[in-house]
Amino acid sequence: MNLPVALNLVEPLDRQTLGERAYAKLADLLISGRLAPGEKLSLRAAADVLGVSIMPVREAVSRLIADKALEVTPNRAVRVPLMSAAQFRDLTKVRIAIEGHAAAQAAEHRDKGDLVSIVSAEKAMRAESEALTPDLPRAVELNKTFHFAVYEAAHSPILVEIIRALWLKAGPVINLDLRANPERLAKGDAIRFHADVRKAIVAGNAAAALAGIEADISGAADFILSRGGLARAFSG
Amino acid sequence: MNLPVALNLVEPLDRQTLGERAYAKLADLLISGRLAPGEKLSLRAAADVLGVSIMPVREAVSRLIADKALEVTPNRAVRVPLMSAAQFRDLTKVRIAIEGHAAAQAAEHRDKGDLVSIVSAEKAMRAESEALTPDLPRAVELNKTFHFAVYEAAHSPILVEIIRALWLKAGPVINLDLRANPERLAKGDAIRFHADVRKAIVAGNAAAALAGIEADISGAADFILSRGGLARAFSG
DNA sequence: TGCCGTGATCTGTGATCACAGTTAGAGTTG
DNA sequence: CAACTCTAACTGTGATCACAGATCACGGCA
Repeated sequence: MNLPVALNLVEPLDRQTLGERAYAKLADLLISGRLAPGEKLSLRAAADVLGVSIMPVREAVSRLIADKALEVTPNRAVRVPLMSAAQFRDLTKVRIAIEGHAAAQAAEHRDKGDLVSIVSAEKAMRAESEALTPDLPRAVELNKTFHFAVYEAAHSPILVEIIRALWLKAGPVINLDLRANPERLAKGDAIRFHADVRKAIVAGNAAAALAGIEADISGAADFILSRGGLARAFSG
Repeated sequence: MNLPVALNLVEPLDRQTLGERAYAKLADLLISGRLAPGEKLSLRAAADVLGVSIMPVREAVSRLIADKALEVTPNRAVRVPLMSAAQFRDLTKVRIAIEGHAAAQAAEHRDKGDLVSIVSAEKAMRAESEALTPDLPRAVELNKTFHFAVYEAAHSPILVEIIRALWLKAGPVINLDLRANPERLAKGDAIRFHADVRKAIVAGNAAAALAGIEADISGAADFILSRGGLARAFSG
């Protein structure tokens, strides 16, 4: 191996397959709630929009189906799963258990870099949601950024991956609702809980971090359930 | 809808796609440790063995890659991921947190049917591992049956699905090792912890159930780590 | 007017082909 | 005899074609 030293600097360019890019695109649509529960998704139509053949879309969709972020109906149609209130409650319970655990771990294992990204993410989201005319899609994105800044601080790649899969399921329900009803954002519950979580993690208080995440998740879930938006899930 | 009553008895025949069957087959190979870490897997070869074209295999493999139960190397080869000791420790910690939580939930929410399947699964595994010449593949299968009988008793489909994904990652490491070193099975640690878990769940004691699962998982993990079988993971 | 067959058009699934990149081994050269 | 080169056989990825089944609207029968 006799190479010019300059070549040691080049990093292998990331050859992302089209399938991966299609997956990232669709996953983003789901997590941010731009694909509503019950909405159908045609492979060929999606391939058309993305400007590729249906092969990469097939791979992406089959992965999302494996994650249960999409489902194929008995009639061979791919759609965003409809969620009953019971299923949503189960999902919420699991999210509280796992994301709460991750927040507690974060409080114990965070390093200086974690604190920087958590603090700045919390500040960015508060600024956006207290603005006169909040940009909802941006607020949704910043909410995600804050939460994952926390979870990353647990330093457990496997845990983060599991939570990402949970958000894939919860995103269509929660963020679609947030888009339709921005009043909860204005009410500022989430902002308050986020501040609690930030303080707890800075202080290294695992129990408080867990409690803050639990309050944030169950607050949003109660809001959704109280609106009864899931009832119509049965009709489809 | 005026149908002959006899037609009310027919249940919709389950049209499993070839891709699903291929996935189930490969997942079973992984979970039972018959595919060793580092082992390569050719799409065409697998398709040949399964007697189908590569398309169903592609779908199955892409799902397993999404689960991180398989990985594709930079050189475009699919293989069972090698796991460093640090990764294995992370996986073990997450398994203890989540499977322990599931066991605690099981102790609180189990119904009569759950108790029946848990007790019989525990009995079956004890019988097999105390036999004069234990059938290792069968013991591995019975171990899985017992654990999932417990987790199912939590009545949380989402939780069970997450644990299944964790087993997909842990299977190749743990069960491959068990096949190579049956002495741990003979030692009877697992059997003892299983009995603890069974008693705790029957008694509705969540804390004890959690402790039993934790002991079972960390016992097996310590055994693997002590053997240093993961060190060579770096060489590949 | 109400119902049922029917065909065009959509769906996902599977097979096959094409391609670029990698690997391994045979053959050659020093 | 060792090392290098080149080729042939592989790898996964993507596109295209073929097909069975589902949907829906149109038209004819009762």
